[in-house]
Amino acid sequence: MSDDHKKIRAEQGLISAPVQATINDVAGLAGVSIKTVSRVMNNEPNVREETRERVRCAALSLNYTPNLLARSLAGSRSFMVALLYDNPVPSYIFAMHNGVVARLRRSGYHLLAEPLDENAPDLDKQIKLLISTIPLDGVILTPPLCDSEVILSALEAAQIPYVRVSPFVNPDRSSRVFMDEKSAAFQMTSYLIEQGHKDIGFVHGHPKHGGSHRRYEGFYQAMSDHGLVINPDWVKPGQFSYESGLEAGRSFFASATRPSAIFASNDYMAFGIMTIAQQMDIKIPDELSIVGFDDAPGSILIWPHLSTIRQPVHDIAYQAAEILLDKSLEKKALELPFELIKRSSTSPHHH
Amino acid sequence: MSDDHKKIRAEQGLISAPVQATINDVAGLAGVSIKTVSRVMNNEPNVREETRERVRCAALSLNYTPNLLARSLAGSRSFMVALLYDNPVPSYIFAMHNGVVARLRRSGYHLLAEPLDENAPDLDKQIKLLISTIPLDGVILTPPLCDSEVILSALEAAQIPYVRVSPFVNPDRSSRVFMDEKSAAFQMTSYLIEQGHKDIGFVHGHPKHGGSHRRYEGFYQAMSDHGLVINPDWVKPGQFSYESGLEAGRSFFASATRPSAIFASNDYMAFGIMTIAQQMDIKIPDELSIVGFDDAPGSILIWPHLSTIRQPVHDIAYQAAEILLDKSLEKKALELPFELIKRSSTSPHHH
DNA sequence: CTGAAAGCGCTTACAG
DNA sequence: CTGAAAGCGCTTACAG
Repeated sequence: MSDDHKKIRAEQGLISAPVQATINDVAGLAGVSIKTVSRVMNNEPNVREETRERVRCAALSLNYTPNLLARSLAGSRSFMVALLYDNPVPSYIFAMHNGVVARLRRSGYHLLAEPLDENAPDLDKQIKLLISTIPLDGVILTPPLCDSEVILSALEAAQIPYVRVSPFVNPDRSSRVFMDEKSAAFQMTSYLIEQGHKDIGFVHGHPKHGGSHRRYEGFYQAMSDHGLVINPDWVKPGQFSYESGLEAGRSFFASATRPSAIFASNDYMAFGIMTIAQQMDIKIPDELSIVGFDDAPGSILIWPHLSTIRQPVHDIAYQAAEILLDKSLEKKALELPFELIKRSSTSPHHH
Repeated sequence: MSDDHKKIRAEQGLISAPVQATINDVAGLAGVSIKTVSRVMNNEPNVREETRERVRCAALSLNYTPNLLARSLAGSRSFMVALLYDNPVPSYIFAMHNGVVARLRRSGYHLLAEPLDENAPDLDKQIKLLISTIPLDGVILTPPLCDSEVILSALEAAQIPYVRVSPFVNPDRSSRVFMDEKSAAFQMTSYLIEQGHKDIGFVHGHPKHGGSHRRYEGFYQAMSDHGLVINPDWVKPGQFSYESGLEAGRSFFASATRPSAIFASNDYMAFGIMTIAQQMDIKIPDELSIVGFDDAPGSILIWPHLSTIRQPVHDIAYQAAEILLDKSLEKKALELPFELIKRSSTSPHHH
């Protein structure tokens, strides 16, 4: 704090709050200009080592940390990144936060948590307000917001760098981090087929999530590659929610015939189907194999444990932040590996 | 942007990025001083209605939004609040984020997500760095960080307002939002007793979480109020994790005798116990009733569905933010109601 | 290698 | 009811 303020405080006999030291305090103590302090704090060249050391000492003894807001206002970086999300799966969002923060923190950046409602009529206004209020250094977008034209064009108009996680629409429009969901679904389906299943049902995910489509593609491909026919009656709509899984389950089991295996586009829907199966006394996996996608925490709670695909969410988030901090202008596309996890909800089918 | 900059851009023929309008632009367009614009934007009194309207028009037509960083630097508020957490339950953290943001947004505040490791040796440095880097307007602390002396004293030294969620140590040290966990545990235990259970086991939560102790207190109270004896062999340690539930389960079922009901201090541990019970072919609820605490998403996935206590996490988070924005200096203690949820993991005990 | 000056976009404290 | 001046704590652009 300035000398004047110190004096005033002393005169008034106020309990001295431990006011933050500023660049002026450090400069004064080290006997240099604030520009030199700035150079040292930013690890810029052209400072004599002795001077550098003196400034470092002064900063340390005053417990000085540059004020992020002042740096932002004067400089070209805000050290703030926002994570935009509208995803109902807590474990996914949790891992996204942790992964992004893990990378940002290493570079002194901070993360703004910005949950949004994709269907809000004023989404456009909301995103523009955010952008114009805080000069963000970057934005990370998760499905389904990563495919929101309103958001993408607002970010581009404001020239804010952004990285998309698992985008579906126009993937090369921006840098992105993703895993091969189609291939994952292909492998999962192939696994079921190898187990002797031919009559395999499928439950779609939320139509606004790109993953829904990629997963169906993988399923479709595996079925045709193996010369198997997809029964349209066994392909159900879904919303990625537990409730839509319940509904799909009821629909599946209302018919006289049913598939010997079901591929649900995510775990929550698989849980719903399993609940209905249990109610109707359909034994899993003996009478019905079932698989999901995501490896949600519940997949080892439910019985039998759910075979599923594990997404490396934490890594995906970390890498998305990495790309954002790169500052290189070229667009990047980083693919991360998935993992097929075989548990007890699947078993060989005997004809 | 300033006229000079506009000119330069025009001269160079640059593609004009939609640079943010500033207070100067609005003042110029409206024909008033920037101070008047400031008054209007902050809804301060002493502006003629006509002037006010003129400024509003100008701001609207320029798409002007005050720069948060500049407001922070010049003023006394940063419009930034941080949520500090080190809690492994994704659904809890997810709901905390959503609840806090829901309230903050109404007042134009933003939320920094700051996951921390309570056991980090440099937790002290981390928190001090955060505090000195960004002048936070407030902090919200969740268990177990809400009981971290290192964090609390750092916040107090920096005179940063904070609200604690469900604190255990020295609850009146700050404003807080909580539910009556003891009473919830009391009611849950009483419910089991009413069902005819007398031999009731208990699994402690993580010792660093205050909730663990309060929940045991409620259990203890209910047992003694009903003249029932607590068998020390049936009180197991736990860590709030699924794994510690598995361990508790193994320990319970290794003995010749076991309780007819078990109260696990949270759902994840209950899930672990249920897994072991299933493996050992112990029928729930016929041979063993079990209850948890939290109403985690898995509690309706597992079979049978888990009877548990629902915490109003979203509301708690919302109210914590509300108190933070209040700015009144008095400490507040807000209690929110819980809900006892009876599902199929419990049944009457017949002697 | 170092510094003086100007400025980032606002609010504060004061004057009229 | 309104505004001119100073300043928040830094960085930028420039000079030496």
